[in-house]
Amino acid sequence: MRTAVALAVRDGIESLTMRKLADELGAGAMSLYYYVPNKEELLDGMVDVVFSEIELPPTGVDWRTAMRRRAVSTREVLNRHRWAVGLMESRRSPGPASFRVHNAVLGCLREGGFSVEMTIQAYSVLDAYIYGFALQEKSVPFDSAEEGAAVAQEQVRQFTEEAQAQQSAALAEEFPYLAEVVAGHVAEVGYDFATAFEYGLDLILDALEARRVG
Amino acid sequence: MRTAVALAVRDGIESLTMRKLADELGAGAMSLYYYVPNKEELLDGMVDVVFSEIELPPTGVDWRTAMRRRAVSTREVLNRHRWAVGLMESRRSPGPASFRVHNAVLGCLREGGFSVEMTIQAYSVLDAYIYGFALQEKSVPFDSAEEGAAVAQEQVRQFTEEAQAQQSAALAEEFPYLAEVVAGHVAEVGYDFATAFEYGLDLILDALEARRVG
DNA sequence: GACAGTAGTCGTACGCTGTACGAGACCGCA
DNA sequence: TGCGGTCTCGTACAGCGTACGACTACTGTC
Repeated sequence: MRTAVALAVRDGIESLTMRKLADELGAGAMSLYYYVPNKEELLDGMVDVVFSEIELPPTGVDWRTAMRRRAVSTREVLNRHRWAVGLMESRRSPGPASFRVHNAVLGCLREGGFSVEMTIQAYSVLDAYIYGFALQEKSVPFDSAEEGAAVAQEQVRQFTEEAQAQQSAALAEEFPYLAEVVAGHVAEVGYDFATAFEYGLDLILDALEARRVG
Repeated sequence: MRTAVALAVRDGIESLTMRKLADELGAGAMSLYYYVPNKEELLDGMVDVVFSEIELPPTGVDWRTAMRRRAVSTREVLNRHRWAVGLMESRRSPGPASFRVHNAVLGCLREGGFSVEMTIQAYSVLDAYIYGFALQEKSVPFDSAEEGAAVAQEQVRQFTEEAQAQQSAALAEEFPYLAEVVAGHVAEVGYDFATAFEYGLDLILDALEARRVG
């Protein structure tokens, strides 16, 4: 299981095959099937490994900081295991680590003074945001803000090139707002995912706090 | 392209193969490669078809209702094309429909009085939420609230069965909060995705409005 | 009428995938 | 000595994306 996760991190999930995993373990491909009925369940297990790395919301602090910690931790883990985004939420049969996280989060909210209905809502909003953010982050091919600026410039250049090739209007004319943001801002000052994530997170946490009672 | 989307809707994306698509079109498999260099670009094209179904934020109304309309429309489209969730945000080269949507959304926010920085933030939060919500929704195997209640009950039953089988503590003891929510609430009153989505959406829109200036 | 070029189709084949099947190896216990 | 687990794995098969090259049908030019 751990070896499978390591391989997914190294080479990406799409190139993780039963044969490669077996090779890595110094075994024949079919030997794996003694421990796992099929590849789907292998993925289930890998996802649960990822869940087990998520820091549970700490007890003894107010719900807001506890949820913040857990959210930030989840983003970090999802970032470390980009292959897992998309598999996490869509897996059929959740494992024990998944149950543990879900239970702890719900408990944190309930103890924090949320009603059952509000707990469900808060949980839904937060997780949607966290996983959605990870989803965006996964696809973008840079890690630091400076790198981001470079990539943005490249992408703009590439697009304008295409646009000129097919005689259509230039990027800036057809999509002025996109140009403003991508060429004007991101290419200038860059984009920092961690900061952006926490800004949105705090925005949501504030809104939840305001709705906590009543 | 349209046929490919139709097939994905009907049979799921994972069983869409070049041969099946060709059959459906009454052609040989290799004929497809005259129009598309490889399957990746086929998927790119399909994703752009999905983008083209998203309603652009209407002009002439305030930014909040415009963004709300577009968000609800996006959820609907993503729900109609569950196969596309996970592909949408992670595609490398975006198509024209994608550019159009992005530009319109950014424009709506800029015209609505957001600074460039705030526009980027608002865009990030909203899209993360929308796609994250769709991601959750995709995996859950029911459509109506009543059906949801039934599924929840079944899942609880299945889990307690497992728990008993391995002599461990019962669900309610080990994961009390989870039990409260799943067995207690969802199994009773059900869960309506559309309502939950709009609740979270309004929560975020309110928070954005509060931060629009300043 | 003859020919070259282009657009479009597709049969065959190759390397890869997940995995069904069944043969074996090793073990403690009778 | 033999039996029944636990565990390993060689072989084989269907299905995947797609490289290659042969084929037809059409269009424009001399």
